[in-house]
Amino acid sequence: MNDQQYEATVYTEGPLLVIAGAGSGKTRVLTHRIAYLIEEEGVNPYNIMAITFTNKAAKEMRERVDRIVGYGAESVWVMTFHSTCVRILRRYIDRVGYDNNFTIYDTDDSKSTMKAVFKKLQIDNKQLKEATVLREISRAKDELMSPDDYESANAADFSKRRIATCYREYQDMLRKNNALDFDDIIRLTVYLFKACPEVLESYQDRFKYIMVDEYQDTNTAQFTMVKLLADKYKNICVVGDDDQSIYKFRGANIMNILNFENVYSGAKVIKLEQNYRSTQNILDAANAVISNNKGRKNKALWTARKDEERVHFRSFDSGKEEAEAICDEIARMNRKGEYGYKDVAILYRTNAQSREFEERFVHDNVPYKLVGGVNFYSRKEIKDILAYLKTLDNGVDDLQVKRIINVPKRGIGDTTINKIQVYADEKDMSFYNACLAAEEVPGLARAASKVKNFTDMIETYKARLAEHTIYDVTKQIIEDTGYIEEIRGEDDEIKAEERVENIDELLSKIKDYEEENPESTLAGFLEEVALVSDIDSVSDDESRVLMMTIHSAKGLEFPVVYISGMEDGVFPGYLTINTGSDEDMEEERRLAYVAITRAKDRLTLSYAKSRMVRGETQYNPVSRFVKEIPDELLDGELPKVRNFFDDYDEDSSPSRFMKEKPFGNSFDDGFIPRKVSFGSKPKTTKSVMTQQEALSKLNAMPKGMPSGGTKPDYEVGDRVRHHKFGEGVVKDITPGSKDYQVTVDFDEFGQKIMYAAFAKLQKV
DNA sequence: CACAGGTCTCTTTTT
DNA sequence: GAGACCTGTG
Repeated sequence: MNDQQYEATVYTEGPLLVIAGAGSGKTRVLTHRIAYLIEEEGVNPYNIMAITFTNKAAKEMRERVDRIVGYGAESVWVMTFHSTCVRILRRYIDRVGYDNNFTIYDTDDSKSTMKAVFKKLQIDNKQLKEATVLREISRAKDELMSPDDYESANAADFSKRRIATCYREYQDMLRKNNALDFDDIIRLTVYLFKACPEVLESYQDRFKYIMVDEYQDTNTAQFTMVKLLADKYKNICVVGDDDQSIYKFRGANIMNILNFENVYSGAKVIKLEQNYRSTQNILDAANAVISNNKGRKNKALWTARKDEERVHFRSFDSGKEEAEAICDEIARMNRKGEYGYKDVAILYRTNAQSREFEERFVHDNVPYKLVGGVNFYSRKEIKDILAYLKTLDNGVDDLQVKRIINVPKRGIGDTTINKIQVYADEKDMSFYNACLAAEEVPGLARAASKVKNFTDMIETYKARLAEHTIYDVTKQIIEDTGYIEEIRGEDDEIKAEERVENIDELLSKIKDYEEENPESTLAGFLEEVALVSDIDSVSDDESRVLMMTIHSAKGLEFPVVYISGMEDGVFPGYLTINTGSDEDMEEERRLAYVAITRAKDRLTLSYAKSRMVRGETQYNPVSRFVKEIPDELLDGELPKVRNFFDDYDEDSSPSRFMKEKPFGNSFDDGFIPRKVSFGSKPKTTKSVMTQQEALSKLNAMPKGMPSGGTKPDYEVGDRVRHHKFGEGVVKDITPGSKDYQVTVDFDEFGQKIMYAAFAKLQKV
């Protein structure tokens, strides 16, 4: 252990902030700290709590603590934020108006609920999107705002007032269904602590020593929860790295770590700056990229690992070739015995990028595992079966009942469901209870007996559950309902088999759960299932290449890392480039930093000139993050490309290319050309240019060209007018390779980045 | 009520 | 390109 690690381990009393750079051994510090508390300071393990974000991190820490602490390790709480809060709520949530056997909604369930809200409030989902409202509600919950808080904070904004109404209705429905969404889990814990001081105090007294991992990713609700818990003894140790904060979109507030010393006066700060993971070149590259961000905690990572190998940069003509080449190279390394499959990870910005890799790997028979994407538990067939189980467990959850009442098909259609719902609303009962009374529902006619058959079935299973295992009952449900036959009937064979396999996997997960937990209950199983993520199940002893998003890769390390799709428009994403703020771009850069620092020995950045995105071909320049890495750290050449603007001459008539506008994108409005679509649909104007020509025009700007162009006659802060976007304020002017890049915040269209020569902005 | 076929929207990132 | 959503027909 180095000096700083040791210091952080033994500094046990009072608030402590450990700024732990990537690969600096923070888990080591946390686990040893727990051991030190128990063994050297005689702290009761029962009084110690360690909170992480993912189950995987919790599991890893748990194992390491178990290994180094002789006695009592099992009574230390090592859990995720969510499971910690669920455990507390299971015990006390009845004090704030819910039932203790609440169910947990995933994003899918939330979306269905919101759909029902829209229907009830008669909101046209063309005007307002469910996803938008849910995102807004989620942010509000992260900030601990109730519907009332949200409404009064946005009283002046018409559309936000509508969102407030949705929020209120959504929350009502959740409560009626006795359900919590992910954000409620944290938010209601805080609420409970505030509403019931005696509950809070009992936990304060229990958790005298609190440790929080990945502190930079906490949102306001999580921050508050931890703060409340630690308020009595203030023995709180948080570990994090502001440069690795990548969850702002989920409400994470980087200020929680940047302001720690202000919130906890007298806090001790220790920095871990020695990196034990990567080679010097990889680290230098990471440092070079991240140094472009402002407002960081000062920190300089160093390593004792000297190495000659540079960071590799490779460019390809298409995403397909990129996948081929990387797959071939991995197979070659494996053949030569340089690196095995399990040493390699492929990282990308968005899940959609995994497809080409997956196809190639299947084709070449290279073993791989895809992490993330569609979560196992969100697959349709799994959700269906789980909906049966949830109905058995918590009969008041309308959503689950409606999901399965006609799956597999039993001839109960929308009309019937609506009639039952109307009846339920009138009598103020749950949907399932209305089903039980189907004979009384007016206008059902023949459908009533079908509904009766359904409820009889559910009641039978409920009864069976008392004497049989969950596994047996689930198996029974699958057989009785003919679910497998249904799948085989409606899908093509390959898809159907996949789904049948998924169901088998679910069954074996149930079996595992029952074997591991002697006290197993259906509720317990459902809870476990609700809080797992894909990354949790990744083990490192299988021989396969891992493919995942950079977000999923946080906290992991691999000898060999490929970061694919290093293109402006992919990474950083086009949304960030076009409409994002500076902070958004900084978050993307932190993401690049996280990605680079996953690599121990060998790092390859790859670029594809063209790429299929959402069914259309894009041509993007090399990612700015690649350009931020000094040449001497890189090998491989940046692609030989010409500047798009080279041929543009203001005097002569615009080139053929500009005039024809064959691709439906107008370049003359001043935007940085971002993508060109050669879509399959025939366009009215026939293209007079080959793809090759277009390519050479559209490629990225070469690195390090002298800046030129005439300086615009407006400055930052001036108001300007654009022929299309109207008026706005100039936010930023940066000299580019040939022209000035101007950022303007338009009154009506928001922030845009454009080239001065094209934008023809007029000072007003 | 079920199903086939067409249209529209979408993408960052996830506990 | 996929999945959700809509619409018309039997």
